[in-house]
Amino acid sequence: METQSTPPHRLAALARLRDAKLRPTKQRLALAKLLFEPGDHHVTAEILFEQAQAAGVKVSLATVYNTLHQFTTAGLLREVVVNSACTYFDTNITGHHHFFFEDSGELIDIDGANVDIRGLPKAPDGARISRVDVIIRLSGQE
Amino acid sequence: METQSTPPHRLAALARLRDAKLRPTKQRLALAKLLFEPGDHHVTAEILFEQAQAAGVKVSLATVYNTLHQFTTAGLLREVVVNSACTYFDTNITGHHHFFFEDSGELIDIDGANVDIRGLPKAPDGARISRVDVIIRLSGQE
DNA sequence: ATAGTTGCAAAAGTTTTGCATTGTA
DNA sequence: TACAATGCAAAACTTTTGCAACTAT
Repeated sequence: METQSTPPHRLAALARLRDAKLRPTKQRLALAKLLFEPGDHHVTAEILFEQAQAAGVKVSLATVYNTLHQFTTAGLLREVVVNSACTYFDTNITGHHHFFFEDSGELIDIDGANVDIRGLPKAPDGARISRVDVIIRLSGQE
Repeated sequence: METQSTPPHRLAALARLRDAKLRPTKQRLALAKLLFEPGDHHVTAEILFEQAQAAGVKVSLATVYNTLHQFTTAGLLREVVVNSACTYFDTNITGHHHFFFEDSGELIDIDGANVDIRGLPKAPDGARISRVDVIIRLSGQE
């Protein structure tokens, strides 16, 4: 019953689903492969849906949304809010931050290990910090 | 033609509109008063719309949206993205950060002057930093 | 066999748009 | 008077939901 110490980054799609206690259905497996095999990256539901179609996977957009949220709830993905127009999901679930290119919508990870934030007030009484997000917004290159 | 050194926080609604070169129409003035007279706070389009109605101002939701964006473009407001469900606008346009209560949707400002972030990589070549946002997400108090 | 999933279409929610009307300068 | 802004409703989008059909265990 012990989880091996294999870092989650290297677990195959099937093993990840098993670990998350999610039934390895055809669609979940296919989406998990698209999400986790290429290494860390960011997707929107729309993008993942297109990738699935391009890969010949039969899946509906609604199922992509549902699956992304199931994966997020299971801790396999992280939601990144940078843009009210659409939701990004990040396959990198370690503590880290983001560059966000406002022009293209592209996201780039910033390793959280080297970032040190000082001078923040403590959380208001009774509240617990669930996450600290740093987003560096980048705009056009002139 | 010189702008006085009055901090923008204290300019009356009418003066703000004049400064921003926005015609002081009835609706803009009314919304500007609701936005800028109470001091720093955060609104959504929906909330501002309700406040306007409560104040007896005749304005449509579409105009509230349009006006919020005009004010933002003019630099009178700042958009705060914390939540893909809806867009917040902040009347505090100085550099600062936010606590975000995930449960209630409430935002609280964190003065940016005392916050020091170290260890961030420099912006990718050719990109310019338009803003650094720090969002501290707070969840339920147990 | 059965309980959990999927697909689809339709609903829900926020935000934007188009155009006739109105109001400011 | 001219031109910009408004109001409204409808459109556009993203995201969620409900339920019959399906599928992994």
